[in-house]
Amino acid sequence: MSDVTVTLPDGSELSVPEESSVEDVAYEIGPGLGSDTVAGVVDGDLVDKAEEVADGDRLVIVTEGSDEYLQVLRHSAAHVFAQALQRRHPEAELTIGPPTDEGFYYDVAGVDLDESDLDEIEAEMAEIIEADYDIERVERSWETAFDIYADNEYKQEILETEAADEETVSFYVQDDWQDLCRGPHVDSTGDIGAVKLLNVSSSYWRGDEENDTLTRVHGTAFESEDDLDEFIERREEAKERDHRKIGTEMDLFSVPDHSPGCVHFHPDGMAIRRELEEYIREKNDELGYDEVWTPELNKAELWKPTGHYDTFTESGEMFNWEQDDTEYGLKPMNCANHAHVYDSDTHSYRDLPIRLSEFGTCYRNEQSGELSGLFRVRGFTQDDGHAFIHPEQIKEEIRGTLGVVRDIYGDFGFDISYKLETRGDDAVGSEEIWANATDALKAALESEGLEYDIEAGEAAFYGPKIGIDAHDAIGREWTVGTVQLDFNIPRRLDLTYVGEDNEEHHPVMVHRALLGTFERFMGIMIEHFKGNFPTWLAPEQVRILPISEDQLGYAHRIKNELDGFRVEVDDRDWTIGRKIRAGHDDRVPYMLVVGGDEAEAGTVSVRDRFEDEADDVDPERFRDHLATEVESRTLDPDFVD
RNA sequence: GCCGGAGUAGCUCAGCUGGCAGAGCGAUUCCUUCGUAAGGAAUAGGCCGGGGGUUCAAAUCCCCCCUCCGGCUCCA
Repeated sequence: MSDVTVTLPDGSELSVPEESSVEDVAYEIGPGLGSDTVAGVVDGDLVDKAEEVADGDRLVIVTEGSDEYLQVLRHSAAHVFAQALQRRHPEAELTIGPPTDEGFYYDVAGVDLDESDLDEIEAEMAEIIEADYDIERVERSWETAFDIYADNEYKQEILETEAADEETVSFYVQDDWQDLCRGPHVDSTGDIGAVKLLNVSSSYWRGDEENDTLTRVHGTAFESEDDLDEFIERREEAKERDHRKIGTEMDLFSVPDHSPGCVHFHPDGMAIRRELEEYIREKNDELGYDEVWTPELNKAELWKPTGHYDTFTESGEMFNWEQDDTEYGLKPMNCANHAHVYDSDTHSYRDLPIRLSEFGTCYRNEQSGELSGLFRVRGFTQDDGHAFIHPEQIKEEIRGTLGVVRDIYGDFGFDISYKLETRGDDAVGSEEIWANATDALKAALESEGLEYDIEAGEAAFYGPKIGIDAHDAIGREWTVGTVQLDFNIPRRLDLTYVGEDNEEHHPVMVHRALLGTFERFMGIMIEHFKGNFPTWLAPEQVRILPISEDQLGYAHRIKNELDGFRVEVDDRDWTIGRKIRAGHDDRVPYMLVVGGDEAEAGTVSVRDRFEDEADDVDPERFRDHLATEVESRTLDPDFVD
């Protein structure tokens, strides 16, 4: 009998008899590992421990301590849900129920569920877990499986597609219930420590809107109740940070019913946006951009040669209409306008790079169901910019931009990661052009020593893209800035510069946005800071709290001394305790308490949002500190340390 | 756009088995002049998302539309 050889995570190789299972290999390594084995990862795929290994497989044994264990456990929790559901609603048809990053879901058909049904299903799940049924993998013939699902077209479709070539398929059986499933699963239902059903929503069969609508129940599972509690706390935390809630509380913006997807910035929200704009102007200056402004309203023909018109009208995303026998539209991107600014004059290779920036307001008709607060809108303003360069300048241009991007996200306290998005189905231009552009972006990333993930097929239609993901205070990732390289639009618009050879050449366009859009970035910041903006961004930087009416005059004198900062005097007829409470609720970084003592001594009492206090402070010293703190864009108020 | 849920005072929400539209916070006024996370009282504030219908009577029941929320699909 011949052997097969598998490679273990430490790089060592192990020869085992043919037809050995993952579990057999584990026993071969050691009896302890063997008995602890839950599943395996073969060449990156999670498989059942009964799966046979093949020659050359890279194998990882999954035990309770493995990262993959939670995934296995959640998959089993999905089964427990499905069993519980069918105990209560025997008519329910099962489709698929995979684990996800956050837990699991199961898509079901033939049953009406709403959130109020979840409690009883959860109780049924608890009983199944309590009963600690063994979970057994059973191989059945394809035909038997097909008969079992005589009344379930979805499972039949799975058998006819994914398992079409299989003689036998695996079922997982617990108690009197079974499900067609590849696994792997935990050994028994009792291994699932804690489960919770989260919500009921809907989905399409196989994610296609042409298909049947299914009911999707989301849930999660953990090894212990403590882990579940922690998860629920994190969810509560995310809810507390919701920018829509905080935006309303702080009166930063609104998206009224008459303007779906179009944000109204209120004075305090606009104060933040102005700071952001000034900040980005500084960065654009640093990068050598010249600011322009171009119109939102143009004839549709503007976007035809660039390819925007086709791309955006096909997806229904472009706002356009007939007016006086002419088709007009609102710009979905700024590139075409900037290209025309470039093209309004002739350029020598000596002039390049020519860099144009704009806080450009664009409109896209996002599907109504997609709209969400500041994150998904129809009208948005990009901190956009286009650099027109010649090919030798690509690497330096991209590197310079990435360097500034890194500075920017550091200033906000975000960690960032990079992804390289490559040619998609809607791409214009030749494969060769794309390959060159993609290689150039790779080279720039690599020369900066930056790690990146490749997202195949995700690029914009005109060129490959470096996407910048910001990681916020509670570990979520958001795509913010982008740097894209474009050889296509300059050709399509016949943009030129005169080279050293006195011939005309097409420039290369770098499209880039540093924050992405002000709307989305503001939303991300609100959630990241939980509304507690750094002093330089805070709409109200300092609030002066007079102890009694007698100090109102003094309070206003202090306010005048802080001219140039955003300062308010709380002149309400309230006790000092209540004013402090309100100051904290309103997330003001600094409160200056002024009573009789301070007025007499010419000082202030400083209290920051961390409840740190300093008495007998010289107002001038506070002002100087405030100026430094704002100037250096310090993240947390640090006058009192 | 699709599926499900929701829309009542500036905000958070109760009322919805049809019968005078409510509470807390906030706002205004008065009392209090107060020392580091909510002092007291009074008053104002509503097209019950919009339109149509059923009914003696609709916030409440029915239909259509709008908007939001959770998902799907899509994306900066």
